[in-house]
Amino acid sequence: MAEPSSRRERARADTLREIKQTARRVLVDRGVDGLALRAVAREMGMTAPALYRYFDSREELVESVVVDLYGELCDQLEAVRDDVEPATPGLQLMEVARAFRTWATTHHAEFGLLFGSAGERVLPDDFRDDCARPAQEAAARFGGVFAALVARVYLEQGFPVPADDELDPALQEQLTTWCAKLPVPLPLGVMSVFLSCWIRLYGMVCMEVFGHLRFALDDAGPMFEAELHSLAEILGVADAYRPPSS
Amino acid sequence: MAEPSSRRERARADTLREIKQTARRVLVDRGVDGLALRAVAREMGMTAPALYRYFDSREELVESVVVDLYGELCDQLEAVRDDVEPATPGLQLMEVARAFRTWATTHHAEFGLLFGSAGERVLPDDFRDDCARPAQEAAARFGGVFAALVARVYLEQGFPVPADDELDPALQEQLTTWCAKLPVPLPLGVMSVFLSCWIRLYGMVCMEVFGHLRFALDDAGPMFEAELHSLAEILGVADAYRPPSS
DNA sequence: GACTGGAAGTGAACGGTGTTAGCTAACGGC
DNA sequence: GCCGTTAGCTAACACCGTTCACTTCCAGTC
Repeated sequence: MAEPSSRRERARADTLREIKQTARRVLVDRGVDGLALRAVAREMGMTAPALYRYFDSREELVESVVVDLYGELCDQLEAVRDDVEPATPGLQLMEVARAFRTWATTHHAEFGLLFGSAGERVLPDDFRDDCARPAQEAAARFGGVFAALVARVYLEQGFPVPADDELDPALQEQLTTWCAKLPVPLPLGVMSVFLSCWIRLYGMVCMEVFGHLRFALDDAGPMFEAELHSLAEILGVADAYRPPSS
Repeated sequence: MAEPSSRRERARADTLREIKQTARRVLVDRGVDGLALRAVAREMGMTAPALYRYFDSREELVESVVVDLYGELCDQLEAVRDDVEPATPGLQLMEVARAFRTWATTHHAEFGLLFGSAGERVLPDDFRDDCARPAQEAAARFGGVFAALVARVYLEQGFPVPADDELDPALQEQLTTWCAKLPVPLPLGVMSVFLSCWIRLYGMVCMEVFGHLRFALDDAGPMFEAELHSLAEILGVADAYRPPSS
């Protein structure tokens, strides 16, 4: 963006980067609520009030970490997607879903921050207007990776979707306004199927990471694969399902 | 249990009840991380250290609140279940699922505590052995309400399930050890279908409450109903699906 | 080159937190 | 009536987020 930065501006940018990087490290090895301003400052040889030159509050620092994490996660998923051979959307979807689970299970604290109830301090007044805040934007990009793949599966080979008038009118309306934001026009039914799939994937990973499946399973891997297979069938790409590569 | 309690024991039990009750009130109107020992103590005219006569740590108090909440939620769901007329498991399942969503959306803080990432302080060493801690037990009862209904649907009228040998061997094994704990022997496939349904229900409610559906829907109600309908079809009780009563 | 304005960083402080230690006062069983 | 147990208190420690006043140092200007 603004490349012709002065010495001072470069130093500031560096510090900002270091803060976020340190915050991530603290998050990882001290947990979500060990992510304290003072801890971050201490870790990098500063004092806590100094951080207020860079963030208005702890909340804001955390949010910026969230944004960064979404970014990294998306980069990683897109890289996985682009490495799949052959590059059919069905295969890509399977691998991206697996990569998401792998990231979630190997980044417990980060996953909790992005997808759990933590960091969901809902001040309703601030929230209604603030729907376009950066974290929501980053989350939208993330959802878009999956949505785009499902859309491509539909466009390239199709799968059964409910007709518009089979959907509840209220749902029709909401899906319509959502579809209007998409670059490519799609039947409402495609979005309802996508949402349903996304809910299953999210639910599965969330339950595993938060330990809500331990009452039944001690290793959620096989169940995840079963769900994945089932999703492949729903999307008409069952033939693209292959046992996990590793 | 132990009814012949002395005066002192009764007083103690009363205080304990009051603490948990107050903690719940604080949780509701101050949020998950406003649930502070000192706040609870203040609210009931005590000092924080006094609470240590009743709980070893804040963690333990929170866990006991979690257990209570699971208890209340289960009571409520069971009451809903037993009020359904006619008392067919299909209809009951639909209404219990709706009641669960209603509870979740009207008890944001409590839901976050029970089903989110909060309160998931995972000290792996403590955890492995401690799988039978009370919170896990309470969660199991909760899952049991749904599992029992699905089992009854299967036993009374059946629904399509995968054969044992269609399941991944690792999954077979885990489901086998789980099934062994059930009072009634059931095919493994039933449990895999139950888990899949439970994941969808959990995922749907979780995403709604934590705001992860706002990127697409501003009212998750219709989508919830669509999912519910889909679950009814999977369980062969689509004829039991009725539009929401209210 | 001296001057000046602004930015970065500091230490002290306020009010909050969980938790521990030591004290007091009341209660229950002998 | 004594005496151990118990519930509650105060004081203290170490941590937290946040604010304020202060220094220090750098960039740009006369």
